[in-house]
Amino acid sequence: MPYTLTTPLFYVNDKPHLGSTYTTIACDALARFNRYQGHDVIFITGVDEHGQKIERSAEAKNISPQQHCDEVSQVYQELWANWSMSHDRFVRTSSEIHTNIVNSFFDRINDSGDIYMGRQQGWYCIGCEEYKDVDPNLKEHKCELHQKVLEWKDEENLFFRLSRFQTQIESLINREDFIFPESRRNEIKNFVKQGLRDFSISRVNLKWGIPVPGYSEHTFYVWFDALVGYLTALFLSHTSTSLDNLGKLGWPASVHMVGKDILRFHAVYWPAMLLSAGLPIPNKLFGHGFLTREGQKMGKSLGNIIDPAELISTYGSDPIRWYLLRDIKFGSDGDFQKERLVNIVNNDLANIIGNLLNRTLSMSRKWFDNGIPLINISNIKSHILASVAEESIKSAITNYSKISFHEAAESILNLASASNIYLNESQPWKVIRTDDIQKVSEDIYCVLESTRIIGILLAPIVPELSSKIMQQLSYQFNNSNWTLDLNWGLLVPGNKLPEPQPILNKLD
RNA sequence: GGCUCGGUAGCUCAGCCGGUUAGAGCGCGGGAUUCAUAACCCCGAGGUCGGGAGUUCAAGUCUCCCCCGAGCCA
Repeated sequence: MPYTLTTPLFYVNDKPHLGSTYTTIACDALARFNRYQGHDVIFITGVDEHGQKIERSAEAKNISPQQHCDEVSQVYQELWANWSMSHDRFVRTSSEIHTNIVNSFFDRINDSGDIYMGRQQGWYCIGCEEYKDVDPNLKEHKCELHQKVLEWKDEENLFFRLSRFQTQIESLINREDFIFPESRRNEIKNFVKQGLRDFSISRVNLKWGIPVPGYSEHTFYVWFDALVGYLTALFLSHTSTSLDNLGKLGWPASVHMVGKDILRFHAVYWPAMLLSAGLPIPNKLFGHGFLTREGQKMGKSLGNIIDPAELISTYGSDPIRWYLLRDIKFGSDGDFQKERLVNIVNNDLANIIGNLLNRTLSMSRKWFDNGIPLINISNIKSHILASVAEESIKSAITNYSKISFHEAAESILNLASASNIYLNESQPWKVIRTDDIQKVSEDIYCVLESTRIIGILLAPIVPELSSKIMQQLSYQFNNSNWTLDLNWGLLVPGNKLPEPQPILNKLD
């Protein structure tokens, strides 16, 4: 049974921002963790490319919508590569296969009798791609979020009979294991309690969309086709396009990771659509928080947007990954602070972990013929650090499973800290002068072992740093499943060690 | 307006069903040490736990009111 994990399909209206990068970093860490746990992971990301907003963006640039999408999609793919994202699929909703899947999906819900023609009128925000309730006393209506004047629309739309799924959706969102974090569940409950209304799934007079079969003037509403993109992703690199095969291809998703702003689409609309289509519902939804910058909301109008491309060239991928996942509780909002980023990265990665590796390698090489001390493995099985390591492993794995990266990071840091303390207390640099070589050998070996464990546990969050640690320890990390690597005492006594290099230069 | 969630050391936050001198990390100050990326290790600073009232032998921890911030209400 594959573990299917998705990021949202990002809207290519504009180039990627830090928010989409944040989501994808988290998914990447989760994907890596699950692979190491031995699961068959399908990590899906991609882009959402239809809708009026994109049509207008392209118009403004005087290029075709397709060309606009091609360009921005390209930027996404390059950026994800630079961030070491390990996605298995990158789906584009302007692709031909997606059109096919959307059509078959539509056929299914149409066959279920959940589609009807209706009339929709109201004030529409192109930014949100949504109709808004407005205060009838006002003359001009603006979208609170986008601060744009709403447009009056009065058109014939196809509707999806969402109201029919009231009971089913209610019981779904009442489940304790569906919406995470729990704090967001209430919001959704509240929303559903007010009664679900049918919603329109088509637009007229919008060219940049997938044509609705049988309704020549209509194209699919962008949210409708975007959600189906998760299914399309599973058909990439397969010849079949029959929805009947979804079960074999990795559906339902284990986790949809989304920003808290679009949780509702995923918790209510999407499950109802799937129910209607007779397809299984995803197992879990995780709505993470937003990032602010130095206490302020990030936005174009404030001019304080952080460009992820710039960020990576200044600090590198692993430092940012570490900072975001280690310092901000995933699920809560967090504040991006440059000074804190520098402090956290230097302290955790360079000082505590990097220096631990460095000092231990140096001692080991100096006193043990440029290699790992020659010890008898059976003698170090009950070393104090072995039990500390065991605790850290247990805790890190539990927390990774809970999608609690900051706690997983803390567990790892604990082992590093304990190892540093152990060195300071046992003072091998003094003992070595007293001839108790065996004690020093075993201590150094065990600290090296701890460092190896740290490097492995770090791999989901900071993959590059992790492999640097492995290299310096001359350890071949079994990337397909880390269960075996996490046993105590796997470094080979007597193996040569390369000259230590800082795994991370400090930031400033 | 209705509802939800927050307001705890300079900063970011832990504090479960109420119970000894309110905790952690970072930053800061001091000390110790030399294996190490001026790193590691140890110690400290004394925050009326947003404000007020109440319940209780006892309240960041429960109740009510108020102030501030964030969010949801298609």
